[in-house]
Amino acid sequence: MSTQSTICAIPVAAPVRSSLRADTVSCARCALVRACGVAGNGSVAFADVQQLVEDVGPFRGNQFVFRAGEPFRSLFAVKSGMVKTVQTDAEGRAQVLGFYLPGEVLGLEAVDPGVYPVDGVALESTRLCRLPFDAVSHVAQREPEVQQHLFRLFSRAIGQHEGRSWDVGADQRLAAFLLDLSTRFAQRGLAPEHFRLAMPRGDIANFLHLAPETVSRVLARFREQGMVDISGRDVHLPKPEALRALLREAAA
Amino acid sequence: MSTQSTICAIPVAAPVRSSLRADTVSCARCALVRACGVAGNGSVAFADVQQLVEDVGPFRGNQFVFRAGEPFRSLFAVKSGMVKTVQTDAEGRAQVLGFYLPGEVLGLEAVDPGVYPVDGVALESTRLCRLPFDAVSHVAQREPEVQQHLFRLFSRAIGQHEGRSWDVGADQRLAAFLLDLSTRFAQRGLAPEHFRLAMPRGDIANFLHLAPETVSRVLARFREQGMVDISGRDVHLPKPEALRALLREAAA
DNA sequence: CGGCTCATTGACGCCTTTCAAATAAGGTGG
DNA sequence: CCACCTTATTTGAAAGGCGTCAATGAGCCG
Repeated sequence: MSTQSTICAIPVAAPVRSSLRADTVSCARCALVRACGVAGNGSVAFADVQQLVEDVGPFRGNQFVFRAGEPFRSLFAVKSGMVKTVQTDAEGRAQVLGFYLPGEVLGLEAVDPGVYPVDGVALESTRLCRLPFDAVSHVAQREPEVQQHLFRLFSRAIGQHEGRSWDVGADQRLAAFLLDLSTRFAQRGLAPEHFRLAMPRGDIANFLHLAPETVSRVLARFREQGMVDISGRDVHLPKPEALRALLREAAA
Repeated sequence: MSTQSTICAIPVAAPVRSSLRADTVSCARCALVRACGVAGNGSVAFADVQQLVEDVGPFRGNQFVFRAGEPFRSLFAVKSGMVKTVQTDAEGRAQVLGFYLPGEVLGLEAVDPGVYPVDGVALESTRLCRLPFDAVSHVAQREPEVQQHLFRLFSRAIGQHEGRSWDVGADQRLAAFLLDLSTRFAQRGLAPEHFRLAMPRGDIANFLHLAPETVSRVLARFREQGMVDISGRDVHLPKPEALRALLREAAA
């Protein structure tokens, strides 16, 4: 809420932002602060975190940030671009588990098993910050504020998964998906009503447990009803309230 | 792996167990150790945790352990019985998000928002340990081992949610559900092939995004095929391999 | 400009839900 | 201990939503 400046190259919530160039600035503190939604700008607790992060990338689309089965070493904070996590079973079936926008942290599910249980795949040209977990934990040991941020980061991820656990129809799933993206873009200071889908329809469909054809059809209907304006991967939400109203209706 | 004794009244993995009575023993250390699957039996890191926990219950079936909207203060470790978490939207629709067996910890999703986003409801007579989160965090600040346990506890919860995110047919969902329960019971030293469902069919159906009728039908078919032996809420899995084979088949 | 991947649109089929009713189980009070 | 009531579970039949298959069209890169 306080400083509007762009810390560590990740857009932060701010009504008005100017240019952002900070490729030389680490993003760990920003990632933790932003990801946890805490205004820790003035504290010195994150100074140590900034020391141990490393910029990685840019990754191109479809390039792996990490692969399932690799030993877990680091969390990753998205600086720009977008990343998806995908789980693949023994029969080769794939399940998209999440999309990660700038300012969001991925890899949390790897802490317990000690190996990444999913693939991390860049959806477009993407830059990230690598956060060695051992080192971050060590800092958290000294800095209560950092520890709390991490706890909240984990907790939030659980809450997000649970929020997606509702059994609703295709329309409501798409509406919720678009509104969720809109909200998350807004939290990073980006326009909530106009954004770009970095992922193909198939990924959206897989993520939402729908067929790609169904996604197309529902989006087409949304467009006919004037609820959304989508051409290709560019999305415009003229009336978010209409989508929100959909979510209040009965399930399929 | 080491001690087979029942720590803090929560059954722990052991080939053979004798009587268990430990209502006077706190379960925090056990909960953390067991929940994280780490053999920290010999360490002294959890000594402080044991000091600050409080036994609560027994709760009767359908009694609330905590309610959605209440300010978050504590995590809860199940000592005996079973608990479900349920999210309810503005229209009164409910979604069962999880079942918690003895030795498992609930409430993690409440850390970030600061309020419980779900109801915690006992499914049968249930005793728990209350773990004040502030105090636990404080101990984690001093004890790296405790901090790591907590991180893994959070991480595991994320992984469990992601493991349930597969889009499969009703048969496979039920099979996975039964096998999951079986595994989790086994991890607590209980018989993996014979257990009791503390929740009504409706809760199972809701949790799995199915209609109660579908659950009945699928279980009836499983019984006809000799894959499971269910009478009422008592379950016997004579051939877990048959269920596992089902999961390898193509999705619906 | 050619070949490719991705997105869209239509028709059909199947799995699951919904609606309806019977049966069983559990709990309470007499 | 039994009768009764309430809730839970099971079973049947029909409707509907979504997936699958197939084909067209649009966008993109070489």
